[in-house]
This record gives sequence, structure tokens and C-alpha cells, in this order.
Amino acid sequence: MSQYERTCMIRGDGGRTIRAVLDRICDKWTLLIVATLEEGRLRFTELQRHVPGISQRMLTLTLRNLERDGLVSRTAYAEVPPRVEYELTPMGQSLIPPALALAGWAIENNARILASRAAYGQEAGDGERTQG
Amino acid sequence: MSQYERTCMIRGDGGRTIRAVLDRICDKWTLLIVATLEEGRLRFTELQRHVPGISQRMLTLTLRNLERDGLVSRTAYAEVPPRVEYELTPMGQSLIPPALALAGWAIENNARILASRAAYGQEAGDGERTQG
DNA sequence: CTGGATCCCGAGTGATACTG
DNA sequence: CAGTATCACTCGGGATCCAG
Repeated sequence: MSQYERTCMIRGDGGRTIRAVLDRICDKWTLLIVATLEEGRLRFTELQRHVPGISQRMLTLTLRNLERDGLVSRTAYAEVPPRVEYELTPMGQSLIPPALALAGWAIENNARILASRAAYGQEAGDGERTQG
Repeated sequence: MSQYERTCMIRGDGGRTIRAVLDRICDKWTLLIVATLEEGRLRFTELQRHVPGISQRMLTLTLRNLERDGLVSRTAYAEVPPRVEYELTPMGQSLIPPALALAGWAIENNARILASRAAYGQEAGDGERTQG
């Protein structure tokens, strides 16, 4: 694949493609829920326990969006008390590998980014940023 | 790599790892700018032309963050009129492959997601969602 | 147990005007 | 040309309360 074709995959028609993914996975909880559900089918409360810090409201909203987009399937059992189970669809599972690629990049580069961030603006001297 | 290790890469310490990346790339313009800069070193105005719809303000802000994180290098030439060039650092370039993995996923699944979204809530009948 | 409804706040973003 | 400053607005997301 040429570099031109590669950047086109991202830049595409003005970036609509990449923005489509980002709009879907970039909220605060989606990827965490998907990763959690890869471990297996879980109930609402179980999910809430496995994703520390998520509120009831956000868990509901995120699951609804995932269900709506076909990444997660929801099964409600007509019981008392209610029981609802969530699991990844095949399409949901297919999101894991690219997500892992990102996570791997994060692990490899996070320290360097933090270092760069700490150093930014600290370069005392005559110029604050690179001079050509 | 076992499934447990895989999900741990994402879920990690409560998801801090994956959130670190997302916080960095999930804004509206970062990935588009990175992809555009992969084509080569560009000036401010050139970048603005290559990224349709971005405002001067957001281009500046996004570039500052990328520079601060060490993903983009900025070179200012002491000329009149001013000339400033931006290019990816090696770390910035290393973000392209995982970004492409995501873009590829988007291309492959976007149609299915839109279909699922269109169908959601339209399943007329006795139950609105899956019954167990 | 599984949510829905409501209120509120801050972050991200766009528009616009100004500057060295 | 390459920014900076300010305002206004939207929207994600947390807290809280209510319901089947």
C-alpha cells in the first residue's frame, strides 16, 4: 500500500471516515465497555462493577448506543427481578484488534509524551520554540 | 497473546492507558492533521487548506497540543512575512499505523453500522428489543 | 435489578476581530 | 503570514431522584 493510499484511508473524503470511528469510540466509556464485554456476556450490574467509576446513566447511554450501532446485543429475560445480559456481536468483537493497536501505541509512547509535555515551555533561553 | 492479556491492554489499570490515547487523538482535528502531515512538512496556511473546515483557532490549538506532546515539530523562520513549518516527529509518524487500523475498521464496518442504526427502533411487533 | 428523567457544569468548538 | 483574544454556544457527562 502506497503512502498516498494510506493517508487517504484516514483523510478520505475530508476525514469523514476517520471521524465516523472516532465519533463512535471516543467517548469516555465505549472502548472500556467493549473491552470488558470481550471477557464474556455480562449483566448490567456486573458491567458496572467491571468498569470502575462509570455512572448508571452513562452505562445505560453507552450500551444503548452500542446496541443501536450493532456492536453489542442486549437480551432481556422476563423475570422478577429483571435480568438483562449484554454481549459483543461479531462486529463488536472485530473492533478489539484495532483498539489493541491503539492501546499498544499508548503503552509504548505514553512515557515519552508525558516527558515531552513536562519539558514543553521549560526550554529556558532566548527562544521559546524551535527557530529555523 | 492470551485474551486475558489482550483485554488487559485496553482495560489496564481501570482503562487509564486507553483513555490516555483517546484523550490525545479523539478531538475533532488531531488525527486529520497528523494524517495530513504524513504527506510532508507543511506551513500553517497550507495545513489549513489541506484540512477543510478547520478554523484558524482550532488549527493553532491542535498544533500546539501536538507540539507539546512531541508528535509534531514546529520550525519558525525569522523572515518577513513569517514562515512556520510543521512536520511529524518519529513518534508522530508511529501513530499512523494504529490510526490506519482504526480507519480500516471504519471503512469495513461503516455501512453495517449505519444499517443497524437505521433499523434500530424500527422492529415493529410485540417487543422493541431482544427478549430472552 | 434495570433503567428513565431532570438539572447542572465545564470542556471543546466556531465566529469574529485584532496584531506583529 | 501566522497567529492571539474574546464571546457564545453546544454537548458530554456527573449527580440525583424516580419507576416498573
